[in-house]
Amino acid sequence: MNIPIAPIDESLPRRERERLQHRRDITQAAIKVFAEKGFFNATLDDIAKEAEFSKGALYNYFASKEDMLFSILKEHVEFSFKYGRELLDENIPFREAITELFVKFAEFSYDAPEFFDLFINLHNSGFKMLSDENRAELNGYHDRLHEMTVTRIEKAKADGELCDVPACAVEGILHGSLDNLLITHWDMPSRDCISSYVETFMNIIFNGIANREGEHR
Amino acid sequence: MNIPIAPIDESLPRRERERLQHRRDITQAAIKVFAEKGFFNATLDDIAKEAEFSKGALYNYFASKEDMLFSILKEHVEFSFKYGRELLDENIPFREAITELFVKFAEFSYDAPEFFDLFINLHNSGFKMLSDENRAELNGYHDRLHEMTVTRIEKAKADGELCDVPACAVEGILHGSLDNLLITHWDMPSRDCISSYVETFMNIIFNGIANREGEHR
Amino acid sequence: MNIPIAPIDESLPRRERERLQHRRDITQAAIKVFAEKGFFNATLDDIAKEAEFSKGALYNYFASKEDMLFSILKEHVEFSFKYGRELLDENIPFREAITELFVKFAEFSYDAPEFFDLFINLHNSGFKMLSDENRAELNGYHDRLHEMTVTRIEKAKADGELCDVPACAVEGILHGSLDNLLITHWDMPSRDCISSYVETFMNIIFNGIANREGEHR
Amino acid sequence: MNIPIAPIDESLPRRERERLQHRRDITQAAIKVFAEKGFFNATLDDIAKEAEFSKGALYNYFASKEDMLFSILKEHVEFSFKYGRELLDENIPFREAITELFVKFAEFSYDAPEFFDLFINLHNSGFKMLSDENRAELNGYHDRLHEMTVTRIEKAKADGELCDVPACAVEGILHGSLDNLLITHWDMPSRDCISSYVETFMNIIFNGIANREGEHR
DNA sequence: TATGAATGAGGATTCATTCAT
DNA sequence: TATGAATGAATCCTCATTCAT
Repeated sequence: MNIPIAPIDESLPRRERERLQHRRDITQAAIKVFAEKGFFNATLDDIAKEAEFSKGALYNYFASKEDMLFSILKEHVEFSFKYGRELLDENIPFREAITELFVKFAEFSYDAPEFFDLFINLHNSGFKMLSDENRAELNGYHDRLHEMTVTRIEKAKADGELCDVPACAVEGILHGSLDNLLITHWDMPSRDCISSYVETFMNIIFNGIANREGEHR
Repeated sequence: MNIPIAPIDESLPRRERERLQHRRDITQAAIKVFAEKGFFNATLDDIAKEAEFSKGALYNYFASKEDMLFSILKEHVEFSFKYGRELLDENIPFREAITELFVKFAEFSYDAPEFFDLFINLHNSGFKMLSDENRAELNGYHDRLHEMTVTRIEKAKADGELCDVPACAVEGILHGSLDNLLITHWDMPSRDCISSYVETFMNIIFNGIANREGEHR
Repeated sequence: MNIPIAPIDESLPRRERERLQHRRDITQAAIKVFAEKGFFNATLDDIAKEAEFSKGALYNYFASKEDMLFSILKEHVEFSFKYGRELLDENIPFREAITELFVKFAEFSYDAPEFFDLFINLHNSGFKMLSDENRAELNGYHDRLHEMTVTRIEKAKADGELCDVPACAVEGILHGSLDNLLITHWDMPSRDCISSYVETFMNIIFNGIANREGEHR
Repeated sequence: MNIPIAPIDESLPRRERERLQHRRDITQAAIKVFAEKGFFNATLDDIAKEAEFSKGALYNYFASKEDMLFSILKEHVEFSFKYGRELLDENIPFREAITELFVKFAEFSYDAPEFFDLFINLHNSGFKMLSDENRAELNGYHDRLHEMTVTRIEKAKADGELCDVPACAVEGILHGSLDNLLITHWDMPSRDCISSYVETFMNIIFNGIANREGEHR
């Protein structure tokens, strides 16, 4: 799962708990199938098979194929947005904030690579399979996060933490690099490398990659 | 068009020339429709309408819907690959090479933003709509370019142009940032800004974004 | 309810009485929903909701959706048939008999307009949603009533009550007019008008609508 | 066909003529199947089979199953409305007008009994299978015809052609009887009887069915 | 008996592809 | 080669019915 899974509340009545569990099972299956085949190539038969439910049962949990995808995306986007906002709001240096953000998301994506492939791909494609309303909702979160990030970068410049660089370019580099990291994991040999790879990335971004010691031949 | 269009050879017989022109018209229409609606949402009816041909006529130029997309993608990929290889092979500093590459692609994408949206999206999604064979062919180009880039980075390190940074991380940053640039254009006010924005980017990457002058408060 | 409801026998054991009451509740809900949406558009979910039972519970009282409709129709048809036969058999003038019949059914339909809409519609459509067996049963009642009516008209002619008119045409006029009355209520302002409207109708049928007094200009 | 079929204009281009003919063929098939099975029980497979086209081909002529039915109904309603209005507007006695109307529609329905069964049934059922918009359109025609008829009856009363009877009751009797005639044909032995049956009907309506000669025993 | 989730057959609709003209 | 109608496989979705609890 993309997001750390909260255990199902044991105090709920059995029916309720089962229902939640089944919904999760279907969600898992849908993520897997969507990631493997893409939204359009994935059929409800595929998902039903993967989830080990009948096709009709899916409709007890989701209103439509689109709703299934939207529910998955929304849960992730909401979580990411909230997480991102909290990090950016905290009173810590910008570098620390984005370091933690990179590490955390890299870990998530390491654990659920299919999901992130799916998500970034869908995001790039402009969520063309969603209804106008649903698309707008997801894009709304994203746009706000973009703005918040740019604002935070400006603040870091004002604080003297960053030199005078265009905020939107910095945002683009960070955003693009993060997407790339989440998709490719930069050929990391193991999950344990995440911190050090992110640290390397931060060094590059903050110190540059030019060789300052000797002269370029 | 994404790629500078070669004029149609005037020395060809009329029939031949017309055929080529029609094929181009259809290609243009297909790019437009695919970009607007996405591959799966686009119908051949849409494309035929846009191209001002009948649906059946499309099959005189392309074997299938997939083939239409593949032709478009392949032309672009071949061009990009060749262009990228030549740049990387030239005996110029790494920074110069990728600067030119960024500028050139940024210009292309500025002129044909829909196409790049489409292309990057399809690439991220793993070309799931293509046949295994076609997908492999496109990915082959991409993989070779990736390798060549990593090799070039290693060379730049050996040359003393770059400090000791992991090549694949550098490649990821460059690749991710380029994708982001091609999609968002970093809110550039005009096409003329491309060079200066790319220069800014290079400064960041090569010198870092840390404020070295004063102290961070 | 379309038909005057017999109170549930209080001497039955509680279980039995409850069961009967539940069945009635469901019947009422089904009539309402079928009338509103039509048989095919009505879902068992709709009916269950209206009846405030679970969907599964309906199957403790009816074998199927069709059975639900059939039970409703049959009860009505049996009652109507019996009522009609008694009226026609009684040794009273034809006019009196059909006057009472019109009044009674007009009153029923005034009290349960939805039901009569439903019933007449289903009848016209030939009960296409019923099984062959069930359809035959309902149509059997109807056909017998038709025959009895024609026979009664012949008798009225023989008795000198009616002039020499084709019985089946008379039956058609009466039948068609009754259906129309039951559906439209002829824009009656209130239920109290039923008797006088029916009397008017009888005057028309028995005396014609031609102006005999003066001359038609 | 319900309505006298206009021959297809021979001066049209072949493609055009074929298209019109095919549309008619499909319409005929649809009427037949809808009449036999009812709208909901009829499947597009049935219609396609009856029309000897593939299922998909139907969609080249009609936007949906509903549209197919609506087109059929609308053509009929428009024709009937126009026809009815012209008759009612003509400066002829009321009796003559409705006599012709009864004869004409009886002839139509004799030639296309299935269609009239279907139509009257659907009308009674309130066109519940149509969209709100389509339903409103059809009901609009019907309501206007109703009003026009009532107005014409009032005029006939004012003219001294009719005695003082409530117009809406007269309308109800005529309407109901016509519906009944169109469905049952009053057991007529042959099409040739239509005129005389209708004449009988008019005698009944205009002169009543009471035996005025002798006394009722 | 009541519940409500699970089932799966059935049907409308879409659309890439074919084909007669 | 251009046209546009015909094809039919593919797929989403509905909903009556069943069933475990």
